[in-house]
Amino acid sequence: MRLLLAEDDPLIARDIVAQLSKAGYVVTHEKDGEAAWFAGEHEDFAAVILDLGLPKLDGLTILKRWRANGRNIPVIILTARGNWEERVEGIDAGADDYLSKPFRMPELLARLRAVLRRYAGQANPILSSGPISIDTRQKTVMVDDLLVEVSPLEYRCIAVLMQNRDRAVSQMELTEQLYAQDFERESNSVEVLVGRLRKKLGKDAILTRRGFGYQIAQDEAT
Amino acid sequence: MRLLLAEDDPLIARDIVAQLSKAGYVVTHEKDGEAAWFAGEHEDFAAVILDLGLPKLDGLTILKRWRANGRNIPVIILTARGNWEERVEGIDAGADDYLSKPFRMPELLARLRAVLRRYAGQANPILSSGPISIDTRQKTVMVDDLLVEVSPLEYRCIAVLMQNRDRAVSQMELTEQLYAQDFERESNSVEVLVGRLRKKLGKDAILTRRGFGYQIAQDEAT
DNA sequence: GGACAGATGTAAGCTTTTTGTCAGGTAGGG
DNA sequence: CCCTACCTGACAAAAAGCTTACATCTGTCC
Repeated sequence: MRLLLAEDDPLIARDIVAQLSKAGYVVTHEKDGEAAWFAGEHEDFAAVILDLGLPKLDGLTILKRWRANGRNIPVIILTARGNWEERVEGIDAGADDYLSKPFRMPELLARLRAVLRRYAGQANPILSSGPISIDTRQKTVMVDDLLVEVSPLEYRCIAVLMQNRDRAVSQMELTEQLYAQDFERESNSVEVLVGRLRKKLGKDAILTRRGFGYQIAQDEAT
Repeated sequence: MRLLLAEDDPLIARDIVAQLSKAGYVVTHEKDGEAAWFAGEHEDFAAVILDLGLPKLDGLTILKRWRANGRNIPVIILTARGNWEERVEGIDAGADDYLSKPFRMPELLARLRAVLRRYAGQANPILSSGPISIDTRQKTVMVDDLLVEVSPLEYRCIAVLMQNRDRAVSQMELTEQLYAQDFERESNSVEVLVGRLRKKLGKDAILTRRGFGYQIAQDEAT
């Protein structure tokens, strides 16, 4: 299986290449953005591991260009630790998964496998809980098998709740996930956001656990 | 929190033990591979700090054996400086993190905390005593396997009692735990709080030991 | 350019829940 | 029996969350 690694830090790159090779992948390593973009555009890889901070051409730009050209190859982006904005932008730009540096190699391998499996169609990219389900590849939301139009921010909100569907997510946490990390929120934007979502998804789609946070509706096996 | 340190160099070991103890961990120190393996296999530690260059039994072998036996306790390995191969092998063998010698103590502590935190996420987060159990991840309370709704303050109160289920917790102590900062209490808010909890959890859920404090109900092995 | 539509942030007023306080009442231990 | 520690119910204050209206900002279309 051929993989493309776009990473300028030689130490990190060496480590990743070593691990991936050991795991049986054939890795092409590019050190700058232009080369990486060109390789991805003209060669055929099973997946790409893309550092966002590349010289010559930014990782995000590369990703957007590929997507614009219809290349929907699985991409895992590497971001600096705690850089929420980048992460959000990356996912928006069409990344399939992300990893914050520093990360552990087993985690990269696991995510790689997951992304490849998902892409191969063996596992679906659909998360569901109760009547709600989301397609993380198409970024669509369904309620009772009916497509519902949601805005980008709304989608991310549902996705966060979905990924934590077994517990309540506090407003603070949601804020961190949805906005840049240092966003000082002295307003009630999350409440408004949830209100708007409820209007679209149904009154009971998101339940409030006062003082704890919000939680997506569960299957009612009551 | 019990830790296992497997390290043959007496100087380094002394240093690490001193620091870890200072940080509040209880450290068991083993000087050779066989002893370390045996301890990890038969005792219960929260995490292991494992030097790879051990006499009698190599660190990597120990780690692989543990993993083969399904012991997925968090392990931080210590490797010689710049020894990439060892590092890679270690991660492959199932280590959770690594440190290259020489390292600084704060870094070890930080990684230890990180590993423990990560591990806590997957460990069973349920505490129980008598008919009451709480899920520390979902922040839910069950009585006889029935979900009971509690407020945030009530939840924290149960959690404190639960974490000290083997003894009585005084009103003063509870106040300090629940109101963190300004615990100047001239009212009976704790009594009221406990009263409200009893109403929800059952009359006998919390027992009063007059003059000593409150204690969560135990299994009745009368 | 300018009108328009969609997405999102802010503000204010309102509802509901949680928590603190108080004023008695109860009961265990000496 | 009596003191003190603890319990209870009622009420009020405070906090959390909901809803509606409106302001901004962006991009699109003519």
